[in-house]
Amino acid sequence: MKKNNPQEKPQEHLIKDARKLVEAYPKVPLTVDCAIFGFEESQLKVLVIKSDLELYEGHYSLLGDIVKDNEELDEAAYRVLKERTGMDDVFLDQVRAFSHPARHPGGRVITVAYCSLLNINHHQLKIHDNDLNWHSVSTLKDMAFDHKDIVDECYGWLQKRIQEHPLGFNLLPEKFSLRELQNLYEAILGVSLDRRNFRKKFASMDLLIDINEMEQDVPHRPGKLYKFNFEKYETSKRKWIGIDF
Amino acid sequence: MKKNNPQEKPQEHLIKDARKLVEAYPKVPLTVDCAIFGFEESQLKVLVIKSDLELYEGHYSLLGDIVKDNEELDEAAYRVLKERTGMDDVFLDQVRAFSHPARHPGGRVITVAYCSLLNINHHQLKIHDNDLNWHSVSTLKDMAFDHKDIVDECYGWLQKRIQEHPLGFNLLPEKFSLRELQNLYEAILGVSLDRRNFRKKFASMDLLIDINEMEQDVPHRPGKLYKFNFEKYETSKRKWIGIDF
DNA sequence: ACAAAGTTGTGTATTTTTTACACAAAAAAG
DNA sequence: CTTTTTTGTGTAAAAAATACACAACTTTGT
Repeated sequence: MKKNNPQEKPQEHLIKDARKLVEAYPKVPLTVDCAIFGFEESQLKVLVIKSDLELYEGHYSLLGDIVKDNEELDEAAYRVLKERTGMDDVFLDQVRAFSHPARHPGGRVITVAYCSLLNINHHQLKIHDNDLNWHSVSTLKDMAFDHKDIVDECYGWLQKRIQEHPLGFNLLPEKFSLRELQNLYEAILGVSLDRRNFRKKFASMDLLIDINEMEQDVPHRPGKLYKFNFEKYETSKRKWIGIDF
Repeated sequence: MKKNNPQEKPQEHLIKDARKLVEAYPKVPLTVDCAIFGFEESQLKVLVIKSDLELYEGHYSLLGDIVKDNEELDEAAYRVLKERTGMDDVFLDQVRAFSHPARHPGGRVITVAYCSLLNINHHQLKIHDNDLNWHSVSTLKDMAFDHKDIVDECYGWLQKRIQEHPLGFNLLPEKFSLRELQNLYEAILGVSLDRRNFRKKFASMDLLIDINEMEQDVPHRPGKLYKFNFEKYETSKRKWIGIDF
């Protein structure tokens, strides 16, 4: 809250022309890459495409694109997502930037990684365009560029976030059974959880709405279906204070 | 692990010249900005400098710089830190990229925000260069560019991280008392904590080394001094699995 | 020497949360 | 009608979090 006062010596070398300043900055090519996760057959999958670089022939890469002039990073990631999946109402969050100078064989390219979560069955994607397909995360290898690193980072990000935020529901149908929910957590976290304690935990949160419907077409006793109560969650986000490491 | 087999139709339009591809990418100016936090007089502070843009005369900005050709983002942030504080052995972590097209008055500039934590007394910085100084985080306002947003984001990041990782020790002297540690947590989290439970918590973690020294020059009964046992922490990082939101 | 101020160091009882664990009933498939 | 698979449910024990009070120590000022 300092006011300029006459005793302060005026700052020298103040820059008047911001535009000229920025024009002198070095520039780099910038892209976004999306780790788009889906859940199918009790496995976490990620959407990949065959690389179109000869150098990486046969290797998969993530979906990505350059960032356009005057486009926000979030917009660019969203555009990629929409172009490839046709979906627009999808969870998307920035993870981090990757900047190794040799990460792209064509020269310096910085990329910002995004994590996206969607329900595989909600989209009819042009799956066969250019070998676009879902690949199990656990068996991925030999990706183009540093995309394996990016997937690893995004997967770690997801493992952590899913424990603290209700992200997982983005991977499931709107109506789901507790078994499906537990399978999701077990698959993503790579652990097995006690069924009764898992159910008790969600019951105690009181964020699942029992919609009085049952599973259909399952080869065993059907379970109840639930929806996640996003509204209640939004109005009662828990602010937890604790120290634990 | 697919092998090319003769039945697969050969992919068309494979790009041979990656360099040419990248040369055609649009380019943007890229910077890093560091939210460098310190702890002094039981307050969280952040290192700021008077903006050198006339448009922002009198406003503070974070320390930042352009990212050089072939420089990693981490390197660039580290370079900024070292140039301004003379320190090199400092906690630094990427937070996220900011890309609003109008965030810089000189045109489109993307910046990647970093959070750094250091002990204010460990450096003799050229504090008076260009009005470089420590500013209390809680009373910051009217910053240049979107730097207030960046500080807010980094502060939120810090609040969350400090509860799950032993970052706070970077802000304290190597030897510290439990009171100092508690003051730190209270200041950063903005809460008051029960003193006995706080001490019990750290005692149960068994990560503080009692070095059998006492505080000096405090105007009251001196407390014991501790060091944080980074080695033990590294070898026994807790892998917590739980669901809580 | 003494009093005042400020802080240290410590333990227990209560509540809450987490964990471990088993069985009867439902539906589908054959 | 038998087998298979899964659902739905409760309790006891252990662990963690919380609330809370007092005597002793050191410095400072008188």
